[in-house]
Amino acid sequence: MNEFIHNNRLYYNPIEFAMAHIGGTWKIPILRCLRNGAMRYGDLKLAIPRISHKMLITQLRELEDKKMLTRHTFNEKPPRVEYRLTALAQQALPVIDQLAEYGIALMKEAGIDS
Amino acid sequence: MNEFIHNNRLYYNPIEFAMAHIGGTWKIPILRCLRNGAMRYGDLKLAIPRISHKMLITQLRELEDKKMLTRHTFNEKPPRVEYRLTALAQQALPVIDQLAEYGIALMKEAGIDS
DNA sequence: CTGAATCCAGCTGGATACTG
DNA sequence: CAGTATCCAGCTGGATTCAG
Repeated sequence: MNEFIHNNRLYYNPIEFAMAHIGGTWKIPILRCLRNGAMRYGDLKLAIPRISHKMLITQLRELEDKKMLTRHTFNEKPPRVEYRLTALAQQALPVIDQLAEYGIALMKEAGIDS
Repeated sequence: MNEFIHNNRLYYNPIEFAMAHIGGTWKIPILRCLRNGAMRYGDLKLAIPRISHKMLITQLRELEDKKMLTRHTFNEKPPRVEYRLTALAQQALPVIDQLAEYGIALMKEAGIDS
């Protein structure tokens, strides 16, 4: 029973805490897009197929709140905003890569060509 | 755009496919319980705090459907059923362990004592 | 271009009751 | 002991509209 409460939410184990940071449909695609440097909202929107405007905005906010990325606004017209991974998020990349490897192994096992 | 369809569901990437196998609140706790050998329904129920009857049953079914565990029934009275990890599920254990490590690192960063 | 707010349909999971 | 079925409240996320 190593559960704990953080920011008014109950977690049953450390993995749940990790998944609050990188889980869900969209956080990993966003983090992977940013692995090679900063990107703007519009470019992320183009780079991630199927994501809706609302989900991209809300997921970016959540990642920012969790200190997974920083947000830099430029005082230009039209507005320009760039997002960049923090060190905390960079630590997640190897874990994400291992998850991807396992996913590919499962797909092979299921007879899906990747 | 490497999305694909499997069993009538759309996946955007291999990680989503992996998370269909080990994701959600309860699949990882179940898999970890079984890492040292077979267990019965009742013992799993006792070993996993907070899980409801319905969730344990449905998650066990899903894991069985995805070939993550095998189900052995004994013709006894009262009934006895044992669940055991498949090789496919055992391959997930290192990935799960790495996720747990990252979760603990995040907790430390957030000032939570584990 | 980037972001906030609202409405709403569909899924998730808890509580409960019932079965062999 | 193990499993099924039903009801229902709450959350998730898409579509849409408005704004600096």
